[in-house]
Amino acid sequence: MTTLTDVTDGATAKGEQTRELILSTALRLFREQGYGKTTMRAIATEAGVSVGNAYYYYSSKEHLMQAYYDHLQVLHREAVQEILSGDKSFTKRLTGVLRSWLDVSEPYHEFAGTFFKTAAEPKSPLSPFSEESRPAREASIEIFRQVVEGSDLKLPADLRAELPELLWLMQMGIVLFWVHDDSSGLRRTKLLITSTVPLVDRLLRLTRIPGVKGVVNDLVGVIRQLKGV
Amino acid sequence: MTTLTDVTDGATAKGEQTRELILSTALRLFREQGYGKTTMRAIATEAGVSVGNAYYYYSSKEHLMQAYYDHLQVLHREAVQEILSGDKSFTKRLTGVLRSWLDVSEPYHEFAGTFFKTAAEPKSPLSPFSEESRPAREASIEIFRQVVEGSDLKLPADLRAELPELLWLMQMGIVLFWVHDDSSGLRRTKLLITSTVPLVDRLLRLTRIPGVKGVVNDLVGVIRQLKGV
DNA sequence: CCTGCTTCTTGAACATGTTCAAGAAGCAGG
DNA sequence: CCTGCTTCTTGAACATGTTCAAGAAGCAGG
Repeated sequence: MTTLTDVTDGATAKGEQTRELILSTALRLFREQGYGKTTMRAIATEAGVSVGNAYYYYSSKEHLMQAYYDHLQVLHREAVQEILSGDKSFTKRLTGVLRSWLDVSEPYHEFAGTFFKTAAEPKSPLSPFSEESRPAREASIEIFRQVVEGSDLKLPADLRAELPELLWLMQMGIVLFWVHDDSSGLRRTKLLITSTVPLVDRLLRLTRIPGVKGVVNDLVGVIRQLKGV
Repeated sequence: MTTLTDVTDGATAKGEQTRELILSTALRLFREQGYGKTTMRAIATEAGVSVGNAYYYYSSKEHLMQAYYDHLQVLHREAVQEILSGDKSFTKRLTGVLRSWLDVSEPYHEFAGTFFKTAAEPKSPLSPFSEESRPAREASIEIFRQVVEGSDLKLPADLRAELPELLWLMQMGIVLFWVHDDSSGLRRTKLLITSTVPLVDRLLRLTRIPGVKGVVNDLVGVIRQLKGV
């Protein structure tokens, strides 16, 4: 897959065009009729190529979804720039980033369930924890790093260093909630964000209290240990 | 499915026998070769029935997994009785319950990934949050209620009321970690449990500190609100 | 033991993701 | 413009979950 993305060697301009065509057709059909109801045959027919050809570029139906996920990442990163260069308030920055993820992903809400499904399998390259999705994951964590760094938040250095990753985990939790949320206008997920973010902010500021500090230090220790082992 | 479980009307003794035969054969094959590599044809052949017959009792391959999940729940509940009637220490009770879940599930570790996969899809009846798995979920939460109630933990009443559900969520998190854990002897998951439980205990005891109390109250409020909306 | 109704069982047929051998198209070196 | 190599494309064939019409087996009421 990676070599095919290198435009320099191998891939023809024509080839790249076919690849794009297949992907955009697939994404459109996913959006229109959902992942489950979109067959590989339908994608191929609609794109005017053969099934085998689709498999030449994307080694499975899931990989077409992987591509969608990457697509979303890019959109999110763009959508978030304005917020990150604006306010200094930690809660506003975090809320903004989480909300804009929601906005970007909204058109895909229904079929995101299926994405999550395949993503949850550990061996799957689509898993958010897998080696293959490392780039996307790190790009995501990078956003949260910016959230923290550009903010007015005062924190002990070691907690501050782990925080972006923890916020990314928090987002994973919100995504999980979102996937299951069928309230109108995603009311419940929005409520989750608006009520959780200030709490996180307050919890983080609690770390100044001596009694709390010890526990937080240990927590950071546990995280580091688990990452190391 | 529910009606078929009612032995009173409908189902024959013979029928029940076939049902059991299919399930036990399926579970054995899942364990021996994993979920993905076990075909419905193989299950049917091995059990000495036709494919169609397997579908008469279990409406999909996933439902065979659902049955496995129920099976695990029962085992866990049994395994946990001794611990719950013994020690009063909260950390010991919680550690014991989590560890015994690990023991019970160990033989299924490899194929549990696939279970998680199908379970993560929101519409799936296998989802831990679905209506269909409510009985299993509540049975699980009930275990954590016993963990809390029989323990020496002193907590504000409202937090204490929400705690079993929160501990269940914590277990879901551990399960997610476990599914991705390929360290030898599940070293990492065990480490996660032994290091997280005391932290949880300390965090909970922190709720006596005035500054912390307010945040916790709000947290409980958020949880209640989300459950209600 | 007949009759009619329910429960159970069968295996072929279907749907759909995936593979593969064959060849077409593109292109660089001569 | 040939030759040989790489890239691309095809569609039939395969694997496997699932459905379905047909009928067999069981059983209660007469």
